[in-house]
Amino acid sequence: MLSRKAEDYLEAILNIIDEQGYVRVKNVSASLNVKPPSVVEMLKKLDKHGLVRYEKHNGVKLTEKGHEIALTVKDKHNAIKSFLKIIRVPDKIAERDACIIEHGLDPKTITQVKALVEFVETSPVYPDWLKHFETFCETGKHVCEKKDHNRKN
Amino acid sequence: MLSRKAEDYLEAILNIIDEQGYVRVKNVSASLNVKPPSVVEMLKKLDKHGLVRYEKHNGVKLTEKGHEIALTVKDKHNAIKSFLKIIRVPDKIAERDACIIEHGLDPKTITQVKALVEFVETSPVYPDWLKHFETFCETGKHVCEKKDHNRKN
DNA sequence: TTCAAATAATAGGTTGTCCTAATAACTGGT
DNA sequence: ACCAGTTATTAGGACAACCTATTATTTGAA
Repeated sequence: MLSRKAEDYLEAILNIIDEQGYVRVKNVSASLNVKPPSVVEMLKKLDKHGLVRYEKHNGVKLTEKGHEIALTVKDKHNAIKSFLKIIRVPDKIAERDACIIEHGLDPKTITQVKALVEFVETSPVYPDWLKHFETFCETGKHVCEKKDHNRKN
Repeated sequence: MLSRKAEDYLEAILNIIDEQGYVRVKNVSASLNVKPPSVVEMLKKLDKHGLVRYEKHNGVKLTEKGHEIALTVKDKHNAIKSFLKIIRVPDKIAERDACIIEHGLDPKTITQVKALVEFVETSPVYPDWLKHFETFCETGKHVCEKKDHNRKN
């Protein structure tokens, strides 16, 4: 099995490739807040596991397998971040915490978080319950004890 | 700062105390799926940090500070687990994944997750949107594109 | 084309958490 | 009061991920 750290590196590599087309050790280093030697060490390990193709001084590429894993992790990341934003976690915090959460969860959990996100995002109108949730966050009170005038979802 | 592992141990100790009134090394060992020597090692460390009072062969107690931390972690755990169950993650998985998520998150995130849980749990009726979410999980379709007959929340 | 600055790689160490094997301390039933 | 079985502790190591200091390589500007 792959460690969370290894997943972090793969995800970072994918993001860097998407941004600038190639990867340098220092980019990964900056992106993950570790020193270059740590990056080199991990690249060797990932290479050994067939997840990247690493040649000294010459660049890093994701293998098919590595790319797939990186995508999976990124996908989880996005799902979690979306969810956090739905429940009004501020953007910056959502980004950071998604990184923390994204590893190791059961696929079923991810599925359900994603379902909730999709449920909200594909809703034909802005869901009442979210408005109500916002009010609840501010006032601690439910909008409606009984009555419900302006429903849409 | 306290490591996630240290938090895990504190939480486990708290739970064991709550269950049986005292703690033995083997209980912690079983609870966290580690071998006894690992437990002893961590107990020494926690003692050094003033989070437990540990006397060889004689038992472990949480200090005030340790107790407080353990409660905080447990509280997060419960919040996350409740949330996961709301979005219909099966119980066992929710329990396991809550352990994974509970460390390191921003307090704001925890606050919001808890707010959502409370929002649902204190709702005067079983929320429509949750019914709709369940339907959505099963069918991929929103209950209502426009109409909404049986609203309650 | 050369060399200084930038970047990458290696060597060697630290820390945290876990392990197995061996030893010690407790405890209850005779 | 003893000792066999259970539980706890110590000793000693493994391993992953990180670090600093050092060395090597690459590259762009003079």
